[in-house]
Amino acid sequence: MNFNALYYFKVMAEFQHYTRAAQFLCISQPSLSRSISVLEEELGISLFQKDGRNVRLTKYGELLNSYLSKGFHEIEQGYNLLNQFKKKDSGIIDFSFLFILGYQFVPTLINTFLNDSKHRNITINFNQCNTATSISKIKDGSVDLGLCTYMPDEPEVNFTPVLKQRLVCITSVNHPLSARSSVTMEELLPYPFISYTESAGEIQSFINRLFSDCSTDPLHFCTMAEEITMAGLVSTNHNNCIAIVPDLDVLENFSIKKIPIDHPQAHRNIYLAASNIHPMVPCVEVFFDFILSYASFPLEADNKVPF
Amino acid sequence: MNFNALYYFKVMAEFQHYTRAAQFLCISQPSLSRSISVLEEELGISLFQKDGRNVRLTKYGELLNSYLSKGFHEIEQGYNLLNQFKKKDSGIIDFSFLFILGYQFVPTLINTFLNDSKHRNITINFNQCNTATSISKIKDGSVDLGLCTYMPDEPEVNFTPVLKQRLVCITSVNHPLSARSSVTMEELLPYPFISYTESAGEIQSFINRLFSDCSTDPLHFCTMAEEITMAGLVSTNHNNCIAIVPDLDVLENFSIKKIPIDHPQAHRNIYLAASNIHPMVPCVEVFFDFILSYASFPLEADNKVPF
DNA sequence: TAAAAATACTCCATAGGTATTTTAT
DNA sequence: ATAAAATACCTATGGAGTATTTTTA
Repeated sequence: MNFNALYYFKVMAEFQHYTRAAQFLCISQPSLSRSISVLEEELGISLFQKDGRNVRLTKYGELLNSYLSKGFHEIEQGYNLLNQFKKKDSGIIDFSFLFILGYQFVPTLINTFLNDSKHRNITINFNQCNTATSISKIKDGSVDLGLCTYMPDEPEVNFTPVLKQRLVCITSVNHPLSARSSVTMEELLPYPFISYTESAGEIQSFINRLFSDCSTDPLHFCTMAEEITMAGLVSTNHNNCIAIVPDLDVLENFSIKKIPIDHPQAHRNIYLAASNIHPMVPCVEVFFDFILSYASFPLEADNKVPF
Repeated sequence: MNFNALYYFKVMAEFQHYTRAAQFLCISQPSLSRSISVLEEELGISLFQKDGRNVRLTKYGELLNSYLSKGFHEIEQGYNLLNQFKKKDSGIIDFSFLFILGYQFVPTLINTFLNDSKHRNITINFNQCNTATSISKIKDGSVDLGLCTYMPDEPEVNFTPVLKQRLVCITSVNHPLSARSSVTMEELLPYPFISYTESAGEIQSFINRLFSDCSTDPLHFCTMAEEITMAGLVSTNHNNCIAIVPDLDVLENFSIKKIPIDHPQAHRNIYLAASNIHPMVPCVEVFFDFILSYASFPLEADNKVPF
């Protein structure tokens, strides 16, 4: 079964004219004529019959073409779709990012990107997940780019810093610490502490490290998956509970206080992660560059090596 | 765009294993490996990625395959359908026959043919029409075999006699002629005569020829397309009307008399018509032979040359 | 006589082969 | 040590070419 010959037949079935079909296929008329007659011999059935000095489909040709035209249409669609990835201005991007970036950073980023008419044929698939998941999807190729924190010992993944997040302590407006302009980690120890759940990723172990120089461990109170719920609970001032979270604009909507933390490591970097193994298709490269220029990360000199 | 390479990819996408896919395709592993990598270069995108010492689809490969598997399935269906025509025991037969044969001859013929388990994969399409239509469909290839009368000057059509039909005069049981054991054409002249409409084909001109030696023309009364309606009208004895029709078993169901006609040409032959140009596919040949053996036509010695 | 398809023939690009190397278990 | 894929290189087939003939309006 020669699929190229079947395709020639399909085109020939549309033209019902060897000379014009051959022109369309960029081959000579005798080549097409041969190709079809070889196919006819192979099938043991005649697909075209003479009609005057022209030619037209036999009923067997009609029958065959009813299948081939559908089949080849499907195949050509798939082929053209893949070809779209060659161009910078079309394709599909699989993009992952931390839950926390879904409040504001990513929506604004995407909106800016897609509003550019150059990018109107680019589709972005979203994947909100923690760093570990991002990294594993980047490694298996199912995600092209991810916004996440750093993970050591991942030689297959390339991390480029794009964003710096200050960590702040949040308290109720009625909390004993609410009037403070800053607090040390030691000062937080007396208050019940809301931690991140395991699914939130590595942020909790990062916060724990901030407590490592303190005299005791903080009072574990409960675990929560994300900042909005934490802020809700903190705002009730239940047990004078507190939490440490990245400094987000969305927190302004709650009746809570954000207190800066007096610790040199009370901030974390967000990285744009990509595979070192799978080469980027052009539209992913465009998006990669766009994110970098959009974020234009202000790195401190002493913070260039990821933590 | 090389469709054979795309087919190799589709098979490879199913196996996700070069050695086994190559085995299935009856080519060597390096040939398949090359073929895929040429396709990847052409698309500028990687379709498989290493997974241990094996290989698996990338998301781009998955995307492509989702189209190709559907497309090639369709194409293979069409190809296999056409291949069925190679075998004697499968295929599609386009069959035409005179309206009059639809009362009994054709239903019994078809029933006998299709009840044979050898023929259970053969499909027959039916086409009830007059001789002229049959012939033109046989010439353009849209009908394989037709049961019809003879048409002169049709070198592209081959006629084989299969059936002899006696023509009889039908009258009401109360008709003046009803007691007669036979009648001459001359004796029919006084009675209003029901003719066939033009769409019924050449039978009317055949009947007219039977009147050609008479002293006058018959009394034209009305025209009708087929025998059942004629028998219905005749049975009412309206105006003592009569008709000449082929001698059919189905006429027994009416309260009419069938009177033999005393004329040497008061019968006609039915032929099996086929194209001299378009070769028959095997299952049509089988059906052709079946019809001939089923009918086993008893030709009179003096009637071998078609009229 | 002109337009179309079919046939005859020639040729070379490439599909496919074998042998071997690389990679990973 | 073994299973799998990739690479290197060679060979032969068949796809595609040109020239020509046949068919038919």
